[in-house]
Order: sequence, then C-alpha cells, then structure tokens
Amino acid sequence: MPSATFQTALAPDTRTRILDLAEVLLLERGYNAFSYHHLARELGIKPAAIHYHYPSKDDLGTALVTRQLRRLRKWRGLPRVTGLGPAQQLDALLAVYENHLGHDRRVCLFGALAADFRTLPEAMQAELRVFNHELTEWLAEVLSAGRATDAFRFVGSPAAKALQLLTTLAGALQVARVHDETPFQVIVGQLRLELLP
Amino acid sequence: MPSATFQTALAPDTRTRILDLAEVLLLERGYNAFSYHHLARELGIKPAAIHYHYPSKDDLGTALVTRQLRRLRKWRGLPRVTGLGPAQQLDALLAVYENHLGHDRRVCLFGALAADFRTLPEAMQAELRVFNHELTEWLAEVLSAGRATDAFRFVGSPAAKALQLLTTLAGALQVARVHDETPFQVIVGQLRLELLP
DNA sequence: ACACTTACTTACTAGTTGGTAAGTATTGCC
DNA sequence: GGCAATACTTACCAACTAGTAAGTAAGTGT
Repeated sequence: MPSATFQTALAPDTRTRILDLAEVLLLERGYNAFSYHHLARELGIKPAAIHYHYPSKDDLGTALVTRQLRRLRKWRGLPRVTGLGPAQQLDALLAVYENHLGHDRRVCLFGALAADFRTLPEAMQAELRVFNHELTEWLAEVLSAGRATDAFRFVGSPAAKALQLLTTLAGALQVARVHDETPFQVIVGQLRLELLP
Repeated sequence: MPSATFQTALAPDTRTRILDLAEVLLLERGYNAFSYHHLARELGIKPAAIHYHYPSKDDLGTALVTRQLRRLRKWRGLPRVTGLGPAQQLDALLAVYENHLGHDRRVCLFGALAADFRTLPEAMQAELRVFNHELTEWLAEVLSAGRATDAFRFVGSPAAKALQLLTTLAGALQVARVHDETPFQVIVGQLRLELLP
C-alpha cells in the first residue's frame, strides 16, 4: 500500500511545494524578483523540474492566482463563515489580513501584483480581476446585511464601501511592509471605529 | 552665449531625461521590470551613458525617491498650497492622485515600490519611509485644522485619519490599474462623502 | 596652446533569466 | 516481463542583466 500516492497535509507533493514557495516569494519580494533558480535551490530540486510542472513562469503565476481564487470561493462558502453574522464575517476577513501581517508582513496577493500588473501574462491579469471582483462583491453583501441589522454604520452604497475597505486593507499591508506593524493596526483601528456603532 | 548651459523646461539634460523616463517606467511597470537597456534604447543613448550619470541602478532608484521627497517639500511650502484652506488643500492633494490616474493610470511612488520593497537598496527604503512619513504628517495637520473649522468631519485622531486616507489613495490607484478608472472615482467619492459635511 | 573636465561610445564581462532536449530511475498496468 | 507514464536530472542555449574599462570628441579655464 503505497502511502505516497494520496496527499496528506504533512507531505505535499513537489507540484504543491513549488506553488507554496512561489506564493511566499511573490508575497514577500514581488513577482519579478524571484526566478526558477531561486525556487529550485530552496526546494532542493533542479530548475528544469519546475518547468516540468509549470512549463513557463506564466503558467506558474497563473496557477498562483487561480488557486487563490479557488480558496476564496471555498472560504466564503465554509459553514464557519456563512454561519456567522455580518460583524463576525468582517472579523473573519480582518483575521486573514492580520495573518498576512503576522507572517513576516506579507502583502496580500492583490497588493503584490498591482504595481507590476502590466508585466503580467494576460491570464494572470484576468484571474486577478475576477478575484478582486468576487471578494468585493462578497464584502458588499456582508456590509449590506450588517447595515440592515445595525451591526455596521456607514454612508454610501455597500459596493462603494466594500471597495474602499478592501483597497485600504491591501494598502495597509503595504504600509506595514515599508514601516512596521503599527500603521496597519492604526488603520484597522480607524476602520473599526468608523464602521462599528 | 551657450544656451545649453542653463536649463529650460523644453530642453532637459540627459541626466534629467534618464530620471524622468525611469520614473515613468517605475510607475507604469515596477522597479524590477525596467533595465538600463530599456532606458537607453528609448532615450537614443547607450546603457553605459546611464552608468555615467547613475553608476548603479541603486543610485538611480535612490535619486528617484530623493527627487520625489524634494518635490513634496517644495509643493507643501508653495504659496498656492499654504494659502489654501484645509478643504482646498485636500482637493490639491486629490488632484495629484487624479493626475496620476490621467497619465495612463500610473500608480503613486509609494504604491509602485511597496510590493518590491525588500528587493530595494537600503538608501531607497529609508528615503521612501521619510517620504511617506512627511506626507502623512502634512495631511494630519491639514485634517486637524479642517476639523477645527468644521471643514472636515471624522472620528479618531488626525494622524490615524491621515494614514488611512493616504493608504486608501495609494491603493485606489492600484485598483484603477487592475480594473479601470471607475473604482478610483468610487473610492474617492466615498472618502469625500464621509469627510465633508 | 595646452591641460582638464564633461559627456558620452565601443567593447567587453560575469552572472542570471526563462526555457529546451535528451536521458534516466521509478512506478503502476496488462 | 515488457510498456508506458511520471517525475525528475544533466546538459545545454540565447537573451538579458548590471556593471567596467578604455577610448574619444567637444567644450572650458588659464
């Protein structure tokens, strides 16, 4: 009975290890700042092994964004997320960003790719647009439901507020990268102060 | 009388032309996505000519941020800025960001460098921190004065609100890059709605 | 007129980039 | 046992990267 044929959380296959490390390097150093050589050296394999799984860097980059989109769709459908009230759903979202902060002040995927956006392959650009769109839509619905039950207080449309909130959070992780964790905490504190009655 | 020895707006010297183009490429494609070859080709000179003016890319990058910091210090001291009321000073700031949007949706300097921050030379990192710090301080004072005269309405400290606003604006230009001008307009509209009575 | 400085070009280098082709060891399948 | 698929390694490659060294032409200062 070959135990290596099915996946466990403890023993990810090479394909996943590549994607995981690429994600870390992307969020910590930027898309144009890591190479197949970097990945290969740290994984103890040869660059050509990465080309075997992801023929081009375009393929790798696209797989990165596609996986994140898949994660989002799964996350927002999770019982422990759908079962929450609007205020707790917002907390769950904020926890994701705070988790990035805690992991060596990684920026979010959007913040990592926005600046270099025009140098990215078409498929990656398209996926990132969908990702940002779906996340914004989800938050807009949370905000809308929260205002109806007086869990949130804000002026303007839920869609505009959702866009503003997510944009601020992406930016807040970038500011934390440039300075330290403090500005992120200050910004999130300000957001909470304004949104929660 | 050699007219080439003093500068006019119409005939910038090579040193400045390099810096200008490097800035455009930085704000449009990212720091790790342009090379001396790109700059040289578009300027009609050889890469070595750029090394003459900026020996290393570190020097060039640092000069870019240093110039931006110089611009900020000059701008905030300009009579046509210091002479304005808080609401108009905010408008003047927003006009700068809208100008970026109008120029091919360029992100701001901070937004362009934050993601790749850890790959930047020390000097560049330090200058960017100072730049962001001084801009935030300036806006905090504007907000403080504006709230005192009822030109602005917000909760929390002026410093926190300033940090939040600038972070949102930097992010808004990135969102505009990924999608189109609409989200930027939506976000700025939301900010105005919340801030102005 | 001569030395010096400025602003380049030409020619080169070593290292890195993404990518390919061919070979190899291990595995499951009939 | 033979076969094909999987997951690699070895050995390349052309293009690009930042950067250097030496040469040159045109002013500038005295």
